[in-house]
Formats: sequence, C-alpha cells, structure tokens
Amino acid sequence: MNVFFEGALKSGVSDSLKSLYGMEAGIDSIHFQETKKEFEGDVTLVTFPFIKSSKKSPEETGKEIGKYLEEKTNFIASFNVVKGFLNLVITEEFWKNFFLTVSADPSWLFDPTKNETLSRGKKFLMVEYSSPNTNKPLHLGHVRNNLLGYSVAGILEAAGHRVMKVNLVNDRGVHICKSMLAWKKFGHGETPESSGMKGDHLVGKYYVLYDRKYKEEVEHLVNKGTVREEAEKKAPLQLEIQDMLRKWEAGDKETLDLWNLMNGWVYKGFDVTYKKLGVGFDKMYYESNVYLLGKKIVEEGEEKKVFFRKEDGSVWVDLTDVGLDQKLLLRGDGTSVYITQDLGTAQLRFDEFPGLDQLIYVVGNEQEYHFKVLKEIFKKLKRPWVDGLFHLSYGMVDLPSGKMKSREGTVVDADDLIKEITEEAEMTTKALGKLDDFDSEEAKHLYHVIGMGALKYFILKVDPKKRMLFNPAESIDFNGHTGPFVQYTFARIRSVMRKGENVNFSVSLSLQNIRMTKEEKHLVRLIYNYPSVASEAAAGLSPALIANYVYELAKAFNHFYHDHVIVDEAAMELSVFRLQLSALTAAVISRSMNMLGIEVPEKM
RNA sequence: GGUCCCGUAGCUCAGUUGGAUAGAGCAACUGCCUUCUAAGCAGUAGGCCAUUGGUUCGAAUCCAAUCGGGAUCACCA
Repeated sequence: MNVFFEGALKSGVSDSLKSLYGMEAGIDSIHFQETKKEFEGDVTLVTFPFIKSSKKSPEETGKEIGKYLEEKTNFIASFNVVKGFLNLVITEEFWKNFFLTVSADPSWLFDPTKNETLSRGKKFLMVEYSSPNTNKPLHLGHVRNNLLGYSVAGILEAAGHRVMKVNLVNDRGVHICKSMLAWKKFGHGETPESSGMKGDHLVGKYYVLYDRKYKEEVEHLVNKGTVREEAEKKAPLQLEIQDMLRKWEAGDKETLDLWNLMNGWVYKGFDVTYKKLGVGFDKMYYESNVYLLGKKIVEEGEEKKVFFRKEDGSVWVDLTDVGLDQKLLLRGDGTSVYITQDLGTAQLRFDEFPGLDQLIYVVGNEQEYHFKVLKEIFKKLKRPWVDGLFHLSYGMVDLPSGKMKSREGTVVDADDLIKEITEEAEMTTKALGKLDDFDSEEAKHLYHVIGMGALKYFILKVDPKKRMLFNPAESIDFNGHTGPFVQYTFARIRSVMRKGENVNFSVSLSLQNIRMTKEEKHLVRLIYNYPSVASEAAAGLSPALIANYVYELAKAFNHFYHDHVIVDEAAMELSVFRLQLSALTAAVISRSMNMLGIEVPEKM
C-alpha cells in the first residue's frame, strides 16, 4: 500500500476512534491489509483491537468506523463488515485520478525524488559482493552471490540511495600458490592461448592437479609408515607451498611475476563470466593491497587495552562477554589472519568514503560467525559507524546429490551453466518459431536474455537465507512462475502497443465515460502498489519481494489481456485507456525486472 | 556439546511486524489458438503449515520443548 491514501485513511481511522470511543490510537498503530479476493473491498481494517474501547461487538464497531470514514473522507465509496473485518471500497474516482496522474508522468511511480513512498531517507551504501578466490573458476554458489549482490544494489538504487558496488578479490594466499606451483612443475608453459582454455579454468585445472599430486604424496608417505597427520605436513609439495608463500610475502620477483601472470589469466576469465552474468562493480579491492591494513587497528586495540597479547606475541580479543570466544587477530610472528584484513578494509572504506552509512557484505552463511566477531570488535573500538556493518547472509545452493564439492567434481561451473541454459532457451524459442524476422545476432542475444532471465529469476525469487536446491536436469523452466513468463508478458504488451501505434486514435486519454472492469482495477491497484513494494524490498534487501510482485503483475496482465480487447478502432476512448494501462504495466515490469538484473525483450 | 538458520501440496517455492476458507508454479488430468504473441488463459485434483505444549478474541506466523536438515565454534581463507 501507499501513502497516497493510506496516510489519510489512517488518520481517518484515528479520528473516528477518538470521536466515537474517545480512544487515542497513534497513526502507527493502525494497520490495513488488502481485502481478500472473496470479499468486496480494497482495504480491510481488523476491528478486534478496538472493541475494548468501543465496548461493542466487532460487527458494530466496524459499522461505526466504516460509516464515519464514508462520511468524513472522500475516497471511500462503501463498506461492509464481515465477522469483525471492515472492508472498505475505494472510490473509482480515486483509482482514476491515480491512473491519470501516473499516465501523464510515470516518473511519479519510479522517481524517488518525486515519490515519497519510494525513498524514505536517502543513504550512502556500499555493497560488497562476488569476492572470488583467484585459483578457480566461478561456480553456482558464486552465481547466487553475484546475482544477489547486483540485484540488492539495483533495488537500493531504485529506492533513491547512493550505492557503490565493490568487489574484494581474494588474490593472494595458499590457494593461488597451489595453482602456481602445480603449473610451474607440471604445466610445461601452458597458457590460455596455447590450450584454448579460459584463463580461470586453466588456473583451476592446476589447482585440482595440485590437490591430486599432493594426495599422492601423502598416500606414498603413509604407505611407507608415516602417520597421516605428519605426512600431510611433510609432503614435499606442502613444503614447497610454504616456501612459495614466504617468497611471495618477501616480494620475490620470480614468484610475483608468475603470480601476476596467472592472476591476469583469471581476471580475463572472470571478466567474461561477469559480463555474461550482467554484473559489474564500481570499485575493485585486491586482498594483496589491503591484507596488511588491519595491523594498525590491532595496535590501536592493544593501546586501548581492548585486545591483549599472549606470551608468544600473538594478539587476541576476548569476546566471551558477548557470548563469543577469544579470537586471534595477529599471529605470534606478526603476520595477519583473515579477520585482520577485514578489520583493515572496513576501516579503509569508511575513511575513504566519508558519509558512508552502511557497508553490506553479501557473503554466504558459513561466515556468520566471522561477521559477528568483526562487528563486536568494532563495537569495542567504539566506531561510530559500527551499526552500518551488515552481513547479508545467504544459504548454500545444493544439488540433488547433496553439497557441491570441487574436489569430487560435483560443482556446477558458472560458464557451463550459462551455456546450457542459453542453449535451452534457443531450443525452446526455435520450437515455438516466432522469430522469422530476427537476424542471427539478434536471435543470439535473445537466447541469452531469456536463458539468463530464467536463471536469475529462479535464483532470486527465493528468500536468500534459505538454502536452495538446484537440479541441473530440471530446475530451469520457461513456463509458469519463471523469468521467461514475465519477459513474455512484457514482449506481449510491446506487441500490442506496436499494433496500437499503427492505429490512429483521434482522442486523448479520458476516463469520464469509462467504467473500469475488475481486471483493469486489479492492474491499476498492482501498479499503485509498486512504490511501496520497491521501498519494502530496499528496506529488507529482498529481491524475492520484487520477483514475486512482478510475477503477480504479469499474471494480472495476462488475465486482463485474455478477457479484453485492447486495440479496437470502434472504441477509441477505451482503446486509449487500455493501451495506456498496458504501457504502464510494461514500464513497471521492465523496472522491476531491471532491479533483478533481468532484461526484457521487445519480442520473443 | 554451545550458538545461529531452515522444516508449508509428490517436487520447487510464496505467505512469518499474529487476522477471514493457507497461495503459486512444476508434475498429473480437462477444456480454450480463422480475432492484439498459447513461453498464455480457464478448470480438476493434491495440506495434521515437522511434533507437542503454551500465550489470546484469533497462531503457519509469537514463546518453550522435542524431532529432522544445514551452518559455525581454526595461529584456513
């Protein structure tokens, strides 16, 4: 619902309670809900909370409030009371006025500077997402992360916030060293060019190879009588990795050159995948640049006696007072751990961007503990921006066979997935055979748009915090509650509008002689709801809300389309109204899908 | 074991600031294309909202316990 009339309605109810029963009810304590389909009305007020004051039956109370509203406000046409539920019918005049307003200027719906429902307090937000390791290509789990992050940023922007999308690339550490070492020993100088492999896949291949060779070494040692734990530490490859890490930290040229070379391959590969996913970033951070930053904060904490040092020189924070554990912040040898760098980067960002209100981390739920710790530490350090730290946690993507495991080869690779889904879109589209006038470039683009629409919608429509099941064989559908369904509805509207453009209607939009049908009113209502849905989605960082809303809207349009003739030369005024209604629906669909990062096609 | 998240139709999911008879889609079965795109529309069937107890005018929604599933509690990142 929308402040457009909700505010007035609430104060109407508040007034009525006061004058009828002498009850002081704050505007915020009054809640409406949409009237259920089975009953007549647009909004419903539950009267039970008021019967204590009214000392009358729910029915009676409802009737009195309804009567009051009908008389004292100008947009209640009628009302009825069923079992204590006061159903209010909004006047057709109201919907017509709304429709005329947004038809004349659709920006009223979309522009946060014009629509106060849409923007409730402009903020400056940073969304960190993606944050890949550079030792292997992206998989399905990353896909969920990227789509979520990009979409959340889009939703926040649509609500009028200033948003920065950032990516913290995990470009250093043992994982990349493993790929480097395996490539150096077994790669024979193989490159993306020589192998024809995408760079990230090539590097990933050596990561897997390292793991295999390392296991062989461990088994070999175990067979010769070494205890497994011991063998894992003493395998030659493991020792070489340690050596390589040290060299990297010491700035050894040969190591850094190799590191740069292989990371370069990976970035090229990532760029291709990001582009296909349609995601992007305003700023890239690299762990190799920031991993030392946290040390200053550790020093500060020590001075402030918030942290403490153990005999071996390691620095810790004690969080047992807030139900967490003691946490290591700096190793005895002075090197940093994972959280050290996150301390540093968080500080860096608030320093770098004055006025930053919120830092949203889109990271899997396996790191909930980590972010809790991070926040508690900054709380102890009394950072004024600590409440702006937010971990947008999401669940794993599981396969029917269970968890994805890279070592067991059960990961769903992002590039493969995109390829398959695009091919599927192509097959389906061709089978329907509606694209005779498309050239091959256009067609290719369309397959991609539809395929990605299906994938993105599939992932974004579910609540982020739930783990979701992905069945590669049957998960992605193009019918029903899917992205392509919504895309199709948009294309259908555009098709009708093209027909409308070819007809010369010599009247302008006027609703004087029009009685809206049930379906038309339903559509107008849904369009009316857009700003509050958008604003709710922004407040809750929830793409799923948008996805479900736009589905409902598309369904409502298809229903309307089925029962009504839109372009009819014999009924000019009506046609102009219906075309306008269709156009507005299309605009809202397009906007909503955009927030999900999904394109809508003119034809499909 | 402690902490956190999840459990709704055969399957995938909505609905969770307490409100009326719990909603979609897929799969199954029926209809609807000489008229604006049938990737559509209409219909049938499918439910002990994990279980038990509590809170109250009212509970899928809040509280407690139990049972299932997952995550986490590293001098890994």
